[in-house]
Amino acid sequence: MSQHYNFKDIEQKWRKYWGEVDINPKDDAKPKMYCLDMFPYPSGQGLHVGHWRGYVLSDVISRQKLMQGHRVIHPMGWDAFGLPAENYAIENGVHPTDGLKTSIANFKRQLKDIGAMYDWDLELNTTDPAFYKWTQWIFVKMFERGLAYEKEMPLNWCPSCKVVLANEEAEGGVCERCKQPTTKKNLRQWMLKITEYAERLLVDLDDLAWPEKVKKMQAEWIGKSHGAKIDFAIDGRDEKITVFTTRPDTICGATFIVLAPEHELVQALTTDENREAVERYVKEATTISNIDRMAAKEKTGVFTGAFAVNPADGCHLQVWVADYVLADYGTGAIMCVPAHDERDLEFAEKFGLPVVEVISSEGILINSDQYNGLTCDEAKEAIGADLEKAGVGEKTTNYRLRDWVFSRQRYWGEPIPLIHCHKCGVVAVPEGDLPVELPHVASYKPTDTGESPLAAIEEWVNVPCPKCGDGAKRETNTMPQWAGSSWYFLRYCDVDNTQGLIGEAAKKLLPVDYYVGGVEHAVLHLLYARFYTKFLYDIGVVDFSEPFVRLFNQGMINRANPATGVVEKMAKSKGNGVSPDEILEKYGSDALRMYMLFIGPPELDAEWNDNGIEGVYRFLTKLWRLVHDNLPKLVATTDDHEKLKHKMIRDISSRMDNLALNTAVSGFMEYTNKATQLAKDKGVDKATLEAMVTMLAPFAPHIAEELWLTLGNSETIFKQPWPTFDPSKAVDDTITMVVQINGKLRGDMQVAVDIAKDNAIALAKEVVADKLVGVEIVKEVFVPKKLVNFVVK
RNA sequence: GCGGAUGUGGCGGAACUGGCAGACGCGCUGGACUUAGAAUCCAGUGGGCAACCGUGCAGGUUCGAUUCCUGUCAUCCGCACCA
Repeated sequence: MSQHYNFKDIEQKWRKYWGEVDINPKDDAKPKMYCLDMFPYPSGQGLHVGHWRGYVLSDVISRQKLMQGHRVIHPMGWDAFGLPAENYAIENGVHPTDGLKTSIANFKRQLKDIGAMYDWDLELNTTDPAFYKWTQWIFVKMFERGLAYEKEMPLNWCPSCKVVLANEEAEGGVCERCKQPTTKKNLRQWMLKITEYAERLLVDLDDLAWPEKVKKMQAEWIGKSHGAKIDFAIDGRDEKITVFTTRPDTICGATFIVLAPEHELVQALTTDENREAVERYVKEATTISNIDRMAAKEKTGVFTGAFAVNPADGCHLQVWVADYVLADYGTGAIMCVPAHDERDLEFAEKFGLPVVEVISSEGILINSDQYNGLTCDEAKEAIGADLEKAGVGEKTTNYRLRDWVFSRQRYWGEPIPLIHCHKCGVVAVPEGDLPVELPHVASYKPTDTGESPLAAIEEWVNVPCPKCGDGAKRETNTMPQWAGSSWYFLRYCDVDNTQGLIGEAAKKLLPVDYYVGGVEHAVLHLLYARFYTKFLYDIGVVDFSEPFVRLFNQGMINRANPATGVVEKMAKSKGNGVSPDEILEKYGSDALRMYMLFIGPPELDAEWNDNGIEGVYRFLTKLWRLVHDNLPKLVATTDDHEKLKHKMIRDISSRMDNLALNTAVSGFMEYTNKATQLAKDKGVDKATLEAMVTMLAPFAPHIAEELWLTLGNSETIFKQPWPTFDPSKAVDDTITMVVQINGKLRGDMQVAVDIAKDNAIALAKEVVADKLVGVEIVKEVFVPKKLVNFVVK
C-alpha cells in the first residue's frame, strides 16, 4: 500500500491554507450557529482516536452549517485547573503550569491534526487570570446575593497523609495514595445554594432538545417529591420530632419513629439506661464511610428509650436511631409504617416492632379510625387538612438536590475572592481588585491541617480589610474544577473583553446551539452550567436562562484489549488505546475522520476495528481516481447524470439532517460506486463530481478542497453553498414492484412508477401465474410503488 | 430494587411513516494483472442439496412485522435505604 495515495502532503497544505485564509469570517449578517465541544482537561496522556469521535462530529456539523450560510462559532479551550496537574506538581516539585504548557501544546497539535475548523482566536484557558477574574466575579455576585454561605461539612480525611481527599480519591474508604483507611473530618466549607434553583432547574428541562436520558438523570438528581412534614410530640418532654413523609395517609400505621444518627435530638431524647448503647451506635455510624454504610446488608439501630405521640391517633411510638435514615434528606427523621414500606418492615421484623396494616388490598384505608373507608388520595387530603388545622403538620415539597460544596483545600484552583476581617466579618474582594491571583510559588507541600497550601503563604494571606483597613486574612480555599466550566461557553464569544464578562454584541452569538460531549457529564457539569446561566440571567448578565439549546452525547469507542481480549472503553492507561499519530501517518486525517463517523451511529458506543479504516481509505482513493480519471474526458450532463446527482444530494442531505452520519458516509460510498459504474458506460459530467466533492467537504475537508481545485475551481470549497436537489429529478420512471402471495415474495416486475392498480394486479397475475393455479384469490392488496400481494386459500 | 439503552450474517452495521431483511464496509473464497508480492480490478459470500428457514425468546395484531402490542431473557450504562 505504500506506493499508493498518500494524502498527508495534501492535508498539510490545506491546514496551512486554513491557517492563513479565514474560511469562516465573522459576518454578523448571517444567522449564527454556535457549535461547541466540551473543552478538554489537557492531560499529559494526549489524545487517542476515541477522543476524535466528538470532535469530528462537531466539526462536520460546523462545516456543513457554514456551507448552509451560517456564521459558525466553533471554539476550543482548556479546562486546566484541578487535581492531576496539582498532584503532578507536588510529586515533581514543579509548578502546575510547567506540566500544563507542554500538555496544552501537545493537545493543540493533536487537535489541529483533526483538521477541525476551530477558531483559535477565541481560545481560552480557565487558569488564565484574565479568565478567572470573571469566575471570581460571578462568585462575588453570588456571595452578595446570599447564595454563598459557610458551613461545617464532613470531608474525607486521610489521617496518615493528613490531607483532605475528594470522593474519587477516597474510593472504598481508602486513601488513593497511602491505601490507609480514611475518616471524616469536619471542616468549614463554602457552599452554593443551588437548591434555591431546584424548581427552575427541573421545570426548564422540558423545553431542552436534549437526550431524554440526560433530562431524566437530571430530574432524578433534583429528585422532587411531594409530601408533608408532621410533628410528633415526645412523651414527657417539650421537644418534638418533625418527620417528612410522602404518605401521610398511612399515619395510623406508623408503629415507631427512626432518627438519623446525626439528628440533633438524639442526645437529648436518649434515656440514661440507653445512653451508652446509643452513643456507641452513633459514633460507629458517623465514622464509617458512606460506602460501607450503604454496603451493609442488614438493618441496624438502637432504641433511645423515648416515646413519641402519633398526632393522628395518640398512640405511643418507640423512638429509634438507625443509619438507614439519612440525615440530610427531608428532616432526618421518619415515621415508620412497616406494613407498607419494605425498609421499615425489615427493621420491624429484626427488632420485633409491631406491624399494622392500614390500607386494604383494594387501596382503601382500614384500622384508621375516622379515616376508614377513604381512598389513599382522599385520606392524604383529609389527614393533611386535619393535621394542618391542629398546627402539627404542613404540606411540603422536598428535593433530593443538596447545596453545592464549593470549596477545595487545594492550591491549583481559583482563589475564593473573600477576606476574613475580625471586625467586618467576611468581606468580598472589591471588583477593582479582581482577579485575586494565585501566588506563584516554585513548589509547595500540602498542609497537615487540612487547609489549602495557600494558608502557609503568609505574605499572600495577610491583607488589609477592604472595608476598614485593619489587618485581615484572605480566604485560602479554592474553587472546584467545575467553577470555570460552569460558564466558559459564555466567554468564548468575547474572550478579550476586559470591561465585562460579556459585551452586548457577543451576547447575540449565544446561547450554544449544539453542545457535543460525553454522557459522563450528564448531571454535574451540565447542571452546574445551567445553574450559573440562570443566576447570570437573574442579575442581567445574559438574556437567556438555558445555556445549551441542543445537546448531543456521542458514544464511546471500545476496543479489545490486546493483552486480555476483553472489549472495553479505549484508554491509554488500559493499554488498548490507538494513537492517532500512527493512523495519520498511514492513512491521513480525512480517512480517520470518515472512519470515526462510519464506525456506527454517533450516539451509540462502537467498537474500533483495526482493519475498518481500510474501507474508508479505499473509498477516498476511489473517489480520488473517479475525479482524476474522468477529468480529461468529462461529458455533457444527461438525464442519467441528473438522476444520480439529485438522488445523491437528497439521500446524503437527509441523512445529515438526522445526524445519521454513519449512513451518510455509506451514502458517499454507494454513490461513488454508482458514479464509477456510470462513468464506465457513459462518462461522467462535471456537475455530478462537483456536487459530490462539495458534500464531502464537511467530512473530508482536505481532500475535498484539493479535488475542488482539481475540478478547475479557484477558491476554497467552503464558500460553496450546500447543494440542493430537485425532487422531480430524483425519481425513476420505472421501478421494481414486488409480487407476493400471502405476504411471501414470489416474483417482481418492472413497471411505470404511476401504474394503475388494475394494471399492476393484472400484470402481477401473469408474473406468478404458475403459482396461482388451483388456488382461490380471496384478496388483492396493491401498495403503490411497492408491491402487489395476493391472499389465497 | 428503580430508570435508560441495546440484542439483525464470521464482524461493524443498514432498512424513512409496517411492504424485496442483510445497504455500505471489514473479513473470507475464486479469478484477472504480475517472475513474485503489494496495490488495483472482476465475480461470489445469512443457513439449507431442496421445498423452505431465518432480525434474542414466547405469544398477539395484520394481507404483510426487524418495525406495532403483551410477556420474557441477556448484555451494557446510570441511580440506589431519598421515607
